[in-house]
Amino acid sequence: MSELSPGYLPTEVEKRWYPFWNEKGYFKAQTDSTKPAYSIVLPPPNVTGSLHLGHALTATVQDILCRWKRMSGFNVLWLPGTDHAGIATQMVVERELEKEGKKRREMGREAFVKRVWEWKEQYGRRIGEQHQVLGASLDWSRERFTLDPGVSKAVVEVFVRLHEEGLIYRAQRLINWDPKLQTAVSDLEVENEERSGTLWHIAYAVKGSDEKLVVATTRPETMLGDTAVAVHPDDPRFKHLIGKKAVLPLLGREIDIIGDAELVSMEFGTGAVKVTPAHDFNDYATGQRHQLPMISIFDERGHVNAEGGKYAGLERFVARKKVVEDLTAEGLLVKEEPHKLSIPMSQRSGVPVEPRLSRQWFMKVDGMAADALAAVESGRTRFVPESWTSTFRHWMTNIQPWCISRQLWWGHQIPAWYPAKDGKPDFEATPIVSRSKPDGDWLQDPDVLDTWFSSGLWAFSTLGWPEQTEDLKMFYPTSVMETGHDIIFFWVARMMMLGIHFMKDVPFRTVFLHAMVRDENGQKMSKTKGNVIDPLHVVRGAKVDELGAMYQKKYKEGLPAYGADALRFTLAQLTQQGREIRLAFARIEGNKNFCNKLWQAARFALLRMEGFDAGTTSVKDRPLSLADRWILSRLNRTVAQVQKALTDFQVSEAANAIYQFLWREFCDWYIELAKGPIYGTDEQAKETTRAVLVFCLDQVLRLLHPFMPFISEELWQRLPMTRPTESICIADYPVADRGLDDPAAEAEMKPLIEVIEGIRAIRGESVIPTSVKLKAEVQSRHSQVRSTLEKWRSYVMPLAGLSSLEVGPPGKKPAQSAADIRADMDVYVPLAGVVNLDAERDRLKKEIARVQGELAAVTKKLENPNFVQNAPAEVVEKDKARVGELGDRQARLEENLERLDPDAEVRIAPPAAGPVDLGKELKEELAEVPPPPEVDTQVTDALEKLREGTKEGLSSQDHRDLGVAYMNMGLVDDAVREFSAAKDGEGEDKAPAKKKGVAAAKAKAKKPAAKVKKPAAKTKKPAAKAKKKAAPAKAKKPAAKAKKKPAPKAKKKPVKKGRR
RNA sequence: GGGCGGAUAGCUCAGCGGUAGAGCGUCGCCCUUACACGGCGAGCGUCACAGGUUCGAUCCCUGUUCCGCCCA
Repeated sequence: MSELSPGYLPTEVEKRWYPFWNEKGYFKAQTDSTKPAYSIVLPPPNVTGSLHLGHALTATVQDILCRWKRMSGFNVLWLPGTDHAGIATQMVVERELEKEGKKRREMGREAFVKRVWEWKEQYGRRIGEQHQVLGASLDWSRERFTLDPGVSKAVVEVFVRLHEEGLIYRAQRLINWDPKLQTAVSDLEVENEERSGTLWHIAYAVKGSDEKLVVATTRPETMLGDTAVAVHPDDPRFKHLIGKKAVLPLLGREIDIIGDAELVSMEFGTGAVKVTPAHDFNDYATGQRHQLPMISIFDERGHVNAEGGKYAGLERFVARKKVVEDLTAEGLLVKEEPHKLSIPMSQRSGVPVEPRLSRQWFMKVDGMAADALAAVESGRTRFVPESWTSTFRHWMTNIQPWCISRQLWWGHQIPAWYPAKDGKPDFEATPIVSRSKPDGDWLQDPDVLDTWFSSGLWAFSTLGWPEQTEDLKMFYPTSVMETGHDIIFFWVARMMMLGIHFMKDVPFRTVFLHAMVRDENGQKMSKTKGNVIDPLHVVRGAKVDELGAMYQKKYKEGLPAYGADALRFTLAQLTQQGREIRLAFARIEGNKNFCNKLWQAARFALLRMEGFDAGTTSVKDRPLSLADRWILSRLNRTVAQVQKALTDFQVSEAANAIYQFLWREFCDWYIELAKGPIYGTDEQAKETTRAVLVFCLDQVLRLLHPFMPFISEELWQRLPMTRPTESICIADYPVADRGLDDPAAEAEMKPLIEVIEGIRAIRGESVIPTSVKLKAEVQSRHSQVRSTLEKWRSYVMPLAGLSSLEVGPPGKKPAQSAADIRADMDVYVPLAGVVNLDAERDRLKKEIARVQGELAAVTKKLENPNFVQNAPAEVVEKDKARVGELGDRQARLEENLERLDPDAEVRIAPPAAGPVDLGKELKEELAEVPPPPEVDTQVTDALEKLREGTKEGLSSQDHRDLGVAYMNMGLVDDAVREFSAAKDGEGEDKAPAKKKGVAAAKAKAKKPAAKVKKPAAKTKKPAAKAKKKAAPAKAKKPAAKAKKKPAPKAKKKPVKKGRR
């Protein structure tokens, strides 16, 4: 296999693996397996659509579960399929036909359906290809389509049986009618939209009286179909009118005045309500209560029919205008006021739904709903997150008969036959419901079933039902239903009902509902908003003009190829968010970077594996170093975490655990520590380190595989080890191994990490470049800590950037040093001149404040007798120990702060020169004020000393000061040499007394700086900028001067490295 | 009107009885031989508000406000 490319290239990596996996048949479920079964059916996307990010999320989450289970020894079936999506598909094809100037009705049913099939063949494959790009490990050999013969057979079977059981029936009811698509739709396909409208007050004459009854309505045109006026039976204003007749304006028809407490609210409007039973659901119920006539006034297109008298033929909204005009003309319009109302809109066509009396097929679902609910209540099916249970319960207890017939051509035609009359079906006759056409002259119901009818059978129809297939036996009930919460009623509830009814068992053990994917502003993704994201664009990149309109401005360069792995990982991480997932490209980019990090880590390891093969020797049998034991323990912890998270459907937590381990522990610490042995000469240590690197990578790649299938396979294939399987897909998923848990190693690593972090913090605060090696001294009263540090100084020195490390018990504090005070140790960095003492003081003060705050809180708690009495003993003990620890720490911090008192410190503080040692305020001041002339004193002092030194030999302190001077000239190598020379010659007293003169000068330089602080702060930005330019110029001058003499001398002295 | 979510760092979100975390962004330094798609460091929060329970509340309870969704 070729070498890893220097950078991670998702497109290169991803293109190779899917075909390999697929050809090997890894995703194919077995029917003769003894492994436990695990099955998921993919929610079938619309066959003529294309995947959006919601689908990508579904595919990702399910793939994670399936790959995880497959690697964990399950016989996994993840079954793909597509849905015929009746209305949606029919609309799309009709629109296409329109472009050719053709109309569905003119073509005829047969030709049209043929055309839709052609369309399906043309576009149906797209869904599958997209899933493959995402890496979905679906069993393509079992792919289904809702109009397949097998699935269709199940549909007919269910319809016939439910009809036999009296649960499916045909009836004339008020239903939701879409006048644009001219079909019935179900309650669920209607969305109520809040709109501003008008409330019209219309006067109805009371027959045989001068009285007028004023009704209020938002739909005046429906008065044409009024068959009553209702008032509240207790309303003193109107109750005397009950039983009388009203005269319908415009049409002159006489209608009843009725009393109805349910329909009428005395407070609303005028207190009188017109009743139009054929065009309003509340009025329909009222009509039934009072046996009112029901007059339909609209045809299937929503135009007024003959019942509307002179308004016949007008479209409903045109009719409204005309009615209002006429009422106005007749003086019957009493009032017109703005009114907020909710309008039922057809989800599909977007036009207001018209309630319409119509003969349709219905399914009685209350019994099935009760069973489904019972299954959830008893825990046979469980919702994740659990909160959906109550939503489900609410729906199931308020469920209405389901209108299942649609006046469409694309779908499962209803298996009901009517007697033919003159070659036409007689719809008035009672139909025969049958699995096949009855003998004789019968014509099939032209209507088709709601698409969700066939989807509702998906969990078992796809497994071969009504045949008792092996698949059905093995994989029903399915393990998990994973889908968006928006279709909990449409789909999940119906599958539950039908599954239980026909299979006598729930269709799935767990319903895992995910949030809706929104754009980065929380907006719903829609074509009209132009914020739809095509997953393929994310994976493969896109040119700017391919993007949705909303993104074109922001992403002028288009999108880079982020890769499927990065997209999947991002989606996995976002699953934890409430009911909405905001997907920002920045997040995906971050995960692409994570892929690169993994890539680089693998590259580091693999480039240093020449001639190495991990073979089958267990890492546990190798002579492990502390770092080895530590990373293996951390890895093992991560494995346990991931396993637990996945078991609990905490997909995002699992992803984050891997992320943290790989980046923050493996890369940040282990690889850095591994460099010692890897670049060293100890062959056994090298061998062990290589083995541990390979082991960790092997395990982490396996952990990661369900989330990032491509990159994990690519890298896994290259590991120098004996692979148990030919693909990571079927390798064992890691399980926690107690033998790798190593609390001792973790405890031992702790002080090492603390020391390194402490020194790094000092370095960062004082802005000392990494190239400058520091000396450090650690004092600890714990011999354990001391011996650990001594033993593993090879870890600390390179990672902290040290030239030397001294470890000892608490004792004399090194002079002129920065300190990092920890619970178990004090870390000193005694490099006067390098460390910025101003910053150091700030740091200590901040830390003291923090410690004091915590100490105060804990002390207060302990002073409370109730706490000591009532809180668990261990909590109290912990706090008591904490007080001691914090007090001690505070004292040590304060001590250090004192030692850094400005007056003491100025004795050794370098002059205000050079970029590395300026106090903040001083920097700001210098940006505005020209550098003081005495900047060179240090250099001249140092040179002076050098001259003396050539006669008498340099003292340790001299070397040190010289080092400081070099440092400030930017001559790092020279400085390092001097510091180590100082170190070598240590032991003599370095009382700073003789330097009093310099100190006095320095004190002057410092003081004014403090005064300027305030004004400088105001102009912080410009000052900071100016500093960058000014500082090097200042630093260069003395450096250039100084170089003449000391530089040649430096060459003569051999450069001494640190002790090791 | 009923129900369900949510309100935690500049942003997006974890945490859910012992005074808070991540990613991204910000700031400073650094091209240290896996990685600038990077390293090191820093800063950042009256955990919406008001009560209550508790020794102790970001976490539990009640109410309020605001935001979102679902059902009428």
